[in-house]
Amino acid sequence: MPEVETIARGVHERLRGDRIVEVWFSSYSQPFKTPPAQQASGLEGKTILGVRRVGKHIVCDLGELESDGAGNGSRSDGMLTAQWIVHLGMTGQLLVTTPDGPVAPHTHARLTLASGRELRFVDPRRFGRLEFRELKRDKSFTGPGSEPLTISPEAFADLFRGRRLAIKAALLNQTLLHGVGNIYADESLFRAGIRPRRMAGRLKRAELFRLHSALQEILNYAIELGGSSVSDYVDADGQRGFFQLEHRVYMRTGQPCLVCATPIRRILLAGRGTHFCPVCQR
DNA sequence: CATTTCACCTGGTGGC
DNA sequence: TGCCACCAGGTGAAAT
Repeated sequence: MPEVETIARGVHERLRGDRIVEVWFSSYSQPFKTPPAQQASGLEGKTILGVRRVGKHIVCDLGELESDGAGNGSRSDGMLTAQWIVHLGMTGQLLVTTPDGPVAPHTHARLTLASGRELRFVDPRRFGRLEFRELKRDKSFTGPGSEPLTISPEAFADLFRGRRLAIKAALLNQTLLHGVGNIYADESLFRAGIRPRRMAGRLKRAELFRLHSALQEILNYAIELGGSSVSDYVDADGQRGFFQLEHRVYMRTGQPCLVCATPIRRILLAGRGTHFCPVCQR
């Protein structure tokens, strides 16, 4: 999520007010939640009113530009009529480039803009998804769950009441909280001193409050550092993040715990690699 | 229903 | 060098 937030902010700063002139899509079907022809006809001619993160999704708010040319020099806000929703999956990138720049392998979308630049979607594993919503027909995108950065401690604790699954699995469930991924689930559980396998519904309220604040602190700090660059993550400018330097358990299997020097353990939980300190986390 | 497992993909790494 | 197993920021359909 810090990676998605960083990218959304970058694209917003660069492309707000720009207009989509022409659209190209690859011939693969997986990246398209809405058929590519429908996305293309919907996107072309629209103005980008703003770009923001909702959960792990990037929402581009689109509208028609009413001011034509000369008159009112500043961009009118325009009316919101459609949304382009980007999910980056594991390896997706959204890049703002010049049109002549080399096209990376696995480029699945190229949006030519009135400013002359391009917005490109690159995704080797094709786990990402592109969706187009016409707001006359579809409802505005709100995401599947609660926002981890703004949820109150009480509402956070209530999410887990009665749940008979591991706390880590619950943190990753996007219909409860949207935006928490594998890195930040492991890191927040470490900082809250909670074992990932503990049953969510059996955690004490004090433990859940600790987890709530650990999670918010970590997400905010990671956003400040531009996210974690594990392998190929880069922001809209192609820049890497730095939160990977702050990881205390994630991908540190066998290395000494930074608090107690016990080797970090790795287990499989909910199908995901899970890292924890057997001493610091109970 | 809630919860778990697995398929969907490419690419990098490390063992033999 | 090659071949193979395994692993990776995620999710949704199918199975339990």
